[in-house]
Amino acid sequence: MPAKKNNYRFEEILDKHQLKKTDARLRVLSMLASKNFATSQPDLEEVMVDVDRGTLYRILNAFEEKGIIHKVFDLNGTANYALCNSDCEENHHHDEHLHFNCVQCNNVYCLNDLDLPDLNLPEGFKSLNFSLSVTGICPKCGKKSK
Amino acid sequence: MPAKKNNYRFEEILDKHQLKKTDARLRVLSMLASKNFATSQPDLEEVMVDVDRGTLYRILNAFEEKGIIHKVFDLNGTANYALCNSDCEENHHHDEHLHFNCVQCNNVYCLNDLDLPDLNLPEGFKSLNFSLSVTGICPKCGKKSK
DNA sequence: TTTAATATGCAACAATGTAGCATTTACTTT
DNA sequence: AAAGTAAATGCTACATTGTTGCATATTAAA
Ligand SMILES: [Mn+2]
Ligand SMILES: [Mn+2]
Ligand SMILES: [Zn+2]
Ligand SMILES: [Zn+2]
Repeated sequence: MPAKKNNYRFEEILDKHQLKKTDARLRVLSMLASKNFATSQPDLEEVMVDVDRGTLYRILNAFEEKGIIHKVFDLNGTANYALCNSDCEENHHHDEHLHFNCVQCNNVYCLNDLDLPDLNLPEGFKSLNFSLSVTGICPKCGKKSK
Repeated sequence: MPAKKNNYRFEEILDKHQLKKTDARLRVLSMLASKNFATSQPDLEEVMVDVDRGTLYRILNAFEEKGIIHKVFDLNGTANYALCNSDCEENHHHDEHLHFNCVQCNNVYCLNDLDLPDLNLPEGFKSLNFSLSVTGICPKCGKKSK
């Protein structure tokens, strides 16, 4: 199953970063874009069975370096991937948003539009970046259990 | 090299949780207590070469379940372990403190005594727990690079 | 259509983590 | 102190995750 057409947006992204437009890459992009939560590495691998595992890792690593996607580890230490917002650059991410990890479905949601409070660290610690992850019950699972 | 004597404190911990006082367990406890930052699984494994890897994992998992230690994943997704504060219980941790992950030495510091700001999540998300991890330069590495 | 740079597939490997089962050890009971 | 029992360990085998070298195939430019 080749990547569906009508993916100008994803082709542009690849173009911009001087990555060749291959089927596997377009499929990764459209898969990540299709959900409002991050996609785990095992899920990606399951869907992309026809692509070599090593190649999939190379795609993910390349995308991450270019600032196209970011990786977040869930509760279990499993890697999850999500598209970055527009302001991420090569080797300089700006993904300082909250990650919500549902303990039931295990999904990781990127809550981009949330105001985050300032932190004051102890003397000597210099903050470069931070990641805030909250575990709990997501809206979908909250409804289900009623 | 057997665990050094004079470890009443660690023996008490094992007693309290009905875990037998074995050399390997006492060594894990004293190793974690000896540093002001978490210990990575690879580091533990390196020091405890004479103990079977499977056994080491069982020790760590048992300690975690009992609320003696907690696990935190660093930037690279590597597991790091640190002693819990006294108020953690079996299967009910209270480790809501900030983790500072130095990008240079890679150490993970548990900043227990830090006041953390409240979060207000979007509609529908119910928070059970959270973990805040900041990456940056730790005091030790900050001094070195001057 | 030829070419050159890149991406992929394949195979081999390292690291991390789990589980079954035989043996040993720590602690309790006599 | 000796015997008995539950728990812990060592060993082996295995699954999953991730990386790398190299030959082949593909993309995009000339
Ligand atoms: Mn995110
Ligand atoms: Mn901690
Ligand atoms: Zn959920
Ligand atoms: Zn440091």
